[in-house]
Amino acid sequence: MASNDDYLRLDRQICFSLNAATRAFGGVYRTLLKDLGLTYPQYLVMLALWEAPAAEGLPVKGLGERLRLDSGTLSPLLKRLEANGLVRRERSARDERSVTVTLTAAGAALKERAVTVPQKIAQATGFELAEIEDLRERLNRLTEALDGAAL
Amino acid sequence: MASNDDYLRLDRQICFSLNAATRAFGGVYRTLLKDLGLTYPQYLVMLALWEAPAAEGLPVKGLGERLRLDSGTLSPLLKRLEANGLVRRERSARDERSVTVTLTAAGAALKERAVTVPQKIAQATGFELAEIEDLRERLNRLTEALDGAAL
DNA sequence: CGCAATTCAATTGTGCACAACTCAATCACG
DNA sequence: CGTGATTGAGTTGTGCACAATTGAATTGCG
Repeated sequence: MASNDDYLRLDRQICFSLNAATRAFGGVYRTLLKDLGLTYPQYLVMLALWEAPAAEGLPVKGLGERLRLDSGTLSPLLKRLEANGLVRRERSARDERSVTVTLTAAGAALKERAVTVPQKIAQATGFELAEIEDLRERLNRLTEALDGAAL
Repeated sequence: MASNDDYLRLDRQICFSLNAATRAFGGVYRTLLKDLGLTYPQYLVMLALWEAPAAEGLPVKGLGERLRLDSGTLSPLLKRLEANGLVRRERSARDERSVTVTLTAAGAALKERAVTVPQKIAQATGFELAEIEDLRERLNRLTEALDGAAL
């Protein structure tokens, strides 16, 4: 039977494995995205914008919900993207509290150079697509459980 | 058949799910560890020290290898732990380049209050132990593949 | 032995995560 | 309509991740 000490053992910590995998991914993304001049969180923002109906853009709040990022992370990140000429930030006319983020031509064009990234990532994992899907499903379920956990 | 656009779709990104799960875990750990006055990376360091042969301590390098953390992360983290009275840092007599990290009495005592953390975490996931083990194995395999990926 | 290469910890600088807070715009309710 | 609550973005401060560099100690090789 497992003792308390066993539970504390480093190599049993699921979160440690999760962190390690996240950081390993980080390294691969860093390499792949260096050419595009993006960090991984910046890439996520670009993904969301590339998916959005062109020319309409997304409010900062919408980006935050989609990417699970708050304004403390997004505000400076978006400023850097703007400084690099990939997005524009404008106060919404309808609601002056809201800021709409829109792709510039350069930002939209970058998509062409990004389309190969996911395949390269999938390849680097050494996993079959179905296995990746399965893992993704488990992780999403895990996240949901953790978010809803009563502590 | 999946198109390039499909591959780019946010909800298909395994890494996004991984990040989300990592951050969800972070929130749960933050809550659980607040009482102990530890952050999650600090908790990992303490786990490693609690596991080590008592009174001997571990070199910074050993901690880094075990936890996948480099000196840029560990040095300030260990200073904070030392400032909080949980560890001591001493230059090794045998090799003056090396710094040995040892638990203080307070650091060793903290283990008693930490033993319940892993069970609470396991409970918060809503997963069976076997399922956690399975996920951990997959993640470790993933990390290994990513670390070894030729880009 | 003597010196170049390596090792180890620390530091610097950039970017992200998150909590706590500010401030203005908007909303809701009496 | 007015006022108190809420919302949205931004800022500040702390801590972590990582790249690049420094400097001292050690190792290895001729």
